Amino acid sequence: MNERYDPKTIEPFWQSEWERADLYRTADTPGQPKFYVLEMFPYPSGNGLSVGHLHNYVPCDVIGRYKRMTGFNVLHPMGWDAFGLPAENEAMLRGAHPSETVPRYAANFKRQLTISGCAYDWSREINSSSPEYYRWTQWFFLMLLKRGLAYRATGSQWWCDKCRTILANEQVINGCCWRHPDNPVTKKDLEQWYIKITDYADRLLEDLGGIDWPEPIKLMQRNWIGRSEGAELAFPVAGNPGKEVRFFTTRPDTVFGVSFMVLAPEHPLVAQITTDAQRAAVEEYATEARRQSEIERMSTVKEKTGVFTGAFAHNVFTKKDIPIWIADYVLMGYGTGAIMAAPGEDQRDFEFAVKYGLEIPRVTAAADGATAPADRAFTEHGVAINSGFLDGKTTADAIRAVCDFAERGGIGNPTVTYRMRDWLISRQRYWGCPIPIVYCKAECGIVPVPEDQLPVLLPAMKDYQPSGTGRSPLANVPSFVNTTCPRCGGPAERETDTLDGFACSSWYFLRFASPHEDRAPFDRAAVDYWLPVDLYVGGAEHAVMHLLYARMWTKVMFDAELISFQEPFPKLRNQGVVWAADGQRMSKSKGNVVTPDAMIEKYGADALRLWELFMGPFDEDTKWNESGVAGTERFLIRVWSWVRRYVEAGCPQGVPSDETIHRAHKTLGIVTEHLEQMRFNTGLAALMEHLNYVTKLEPGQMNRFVVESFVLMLAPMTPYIGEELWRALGHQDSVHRERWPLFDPALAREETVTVVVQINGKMRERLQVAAGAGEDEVKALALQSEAVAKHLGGKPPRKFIFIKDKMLSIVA
RNA sequence: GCGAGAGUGGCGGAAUGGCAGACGCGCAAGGCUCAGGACCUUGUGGAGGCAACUUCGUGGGGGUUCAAGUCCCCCCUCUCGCACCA
Repeated sequence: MNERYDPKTIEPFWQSEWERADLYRTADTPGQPKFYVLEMFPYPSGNGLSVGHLHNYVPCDVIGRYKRMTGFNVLHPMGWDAFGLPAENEAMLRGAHPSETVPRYAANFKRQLTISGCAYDWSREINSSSPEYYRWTQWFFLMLLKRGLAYRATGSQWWCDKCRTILANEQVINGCCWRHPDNPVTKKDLEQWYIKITDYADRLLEDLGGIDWPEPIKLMQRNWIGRSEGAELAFPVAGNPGKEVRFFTTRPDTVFGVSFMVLAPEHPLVAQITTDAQRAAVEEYATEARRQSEIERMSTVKEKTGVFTGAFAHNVFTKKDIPIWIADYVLMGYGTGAIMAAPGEDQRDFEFAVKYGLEIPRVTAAADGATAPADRAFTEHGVAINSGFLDGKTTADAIRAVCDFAERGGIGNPTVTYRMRDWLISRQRYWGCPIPIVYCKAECGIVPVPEDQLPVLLPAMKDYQPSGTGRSPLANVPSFVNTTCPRCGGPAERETDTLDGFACSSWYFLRFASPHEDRAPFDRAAVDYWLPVDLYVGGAEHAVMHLLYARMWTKVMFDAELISFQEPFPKLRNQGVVWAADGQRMSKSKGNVVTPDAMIEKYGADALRLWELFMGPFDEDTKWNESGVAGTERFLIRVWSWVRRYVEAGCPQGVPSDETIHRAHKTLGIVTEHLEQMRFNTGLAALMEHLNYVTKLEPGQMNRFVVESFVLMLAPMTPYIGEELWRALGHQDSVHRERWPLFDPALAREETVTVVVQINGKMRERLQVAAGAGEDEVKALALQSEAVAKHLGGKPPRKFIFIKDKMLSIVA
């Protein structure tokens, strides 16, 4: 055994040993308990991995290795989210082609993960841009289509003029593109493919209750889905028979207070009802509203604007004709794109009414009789007033009464509305999974490509830049576009849009169970064995994108009886963000990126791994500090010389003191518990504390258990030095195939404890007593203490509070 | 604006309502060295004291309790999410 700890020699050595032994290959072994740990698969970037990325991969690797040592068959795979905007945008930026950059960047990621000591089963590596993979993404799209969950529609949708494609609602963040956070999106009309995720809204909402996810993520999904109960009602347009304004409201009880109506500027009814006198003003307003980006529209939130259409609706409850306005605070995409305005009970309607001098009836009073303030709407529930047959009813009762009345009179019915929209899945981009659809020029219309003709291959294309016209670059490849109709054999054209990259990531976690299956997306038995994912780890930024889509696809697969579970990720954790030392996000342009390569070169992978674990709680943000790596390296140097002393002494089976055995077991208990809870920083602190103790011992005061349990505990965190020390201790087999040390709770138990004596709430004395000592015994000891006597100052104790093994509190 | 999370030494961070600051970084002193970003020992929240010790101290202000970083109320700051959702 070398005198010096030298990661530069042991790390490459063990890396090649592991590869030679194929140590990390995972086999399906039915009957053995399994553990599937998965990180959200990354898109391979040319910037490579930073030490920030490892803050996710290293802890998951530790968990995988630890679980393996505790008897689980562990699946810990890695793959590449290679199709889609991030990969393609980066290739464009570098003037390269994604088909060339993706494999190159992926190989670099793989290299970095490998030297970092991560134990992936690379025989299961997948790449979502490979035909063997995207063939099945296409297969899933056809399944959705078959089940009525994919449809084509024209609509006004978010457009990023830098990505030159339409985006889904989930991919618009603060009014900007998710890939270009400074670029406001605008609206564009295109015919697009949608996935009916709204059909699954209720199940996506309900099943959140049964999964172990961070609460903020669940909340974001709940808010995103945005379930609202209410009623859809209709008022006829006055003097325009057959026309009506349909609207959604959560407060049907306020119908008697409806003094005007508002349509979204894009509402189709606007053109039909606007009077000639108002037409010019209405069209000008609608044009302006369309022109504005989401950001501009948001910046005018304070001031509501609108224009009168000149038309009136008939409020069937008050029997009054009320004016119909248009305003951009009413959104075409929500409900029916029209509202009844009850300014007395809705603050937005109130502000609008004040601005334009519209009537503000008051139809709800506070339940306790208090008068509502006159300068704003009364938005709370209460009791109906000035409301005909509703007078005196509570809000809840009045809602029911109006719904009943509406249903009987054919005016409308109770309904539920969601904020979530269907998932727009078409992208006018090259680097994505081709949509397996053909448009027949004769009579067949939209025709799915038959399954046995999959995959529809993405054609090689040198000049793949998006055009910005709203058509995919694939439209410029005649050999791709022109085809024959699979149904009638006549001339046909292929769909030229590609699928959103999030389609690929909506099922990849299943592919890892049987990555080479070529007759189906996955082997049923393998999926039944491995899935669902036992621990899923990734950033919080995917809360309402990937995590929502993947849950929906899983439920569809369940409904199609392809799988037997409804939630893909029963346990999810979000790793914290590692900020650069300057407090900013690590980025190449800021020049503050720290790479694992540099840290490994300087301190070794094991020291880097330890610092990733030790720098703070796994799920909290922290700042990078390189001197911490020097600290964990120092720790490993101390471990090295401690074990070396024992080995040089011939690994004696010495006679450890009771204290030493007790501490070894206590540490084992803490480390085990903290690894289970993913509290790596505190688990490691316990190990450091233990090292501070054992380094003071002579070899003869130790035995194999004391030394080997330490090495075994360390091994999942620092696989290289773990392996080297294990070998030095005389073992031939890999430490990573060993069993976790056996914990004896009896030996971990404390025999003496410190009981603190407080007088009037202040700590005055510490007493060493046998664990479990009773109140009388401790009280007697305390009263003998000089310090206690001094602080009592002769006053008689009035009260004692005794907490066993902890404290005695005296009130004097 | 609404919702969620957070605020503890010079720094990262520990603390089932029960000794605040574990563990580590940094710093200081000493040792060992030809030398060292090596290693070993000791110290390290503020104020007071040679010292044992005393006292103050977990963003600010109140409260509950024998006991509050932890629970309750009000306020401030930061981060994230949603952003007129009828």
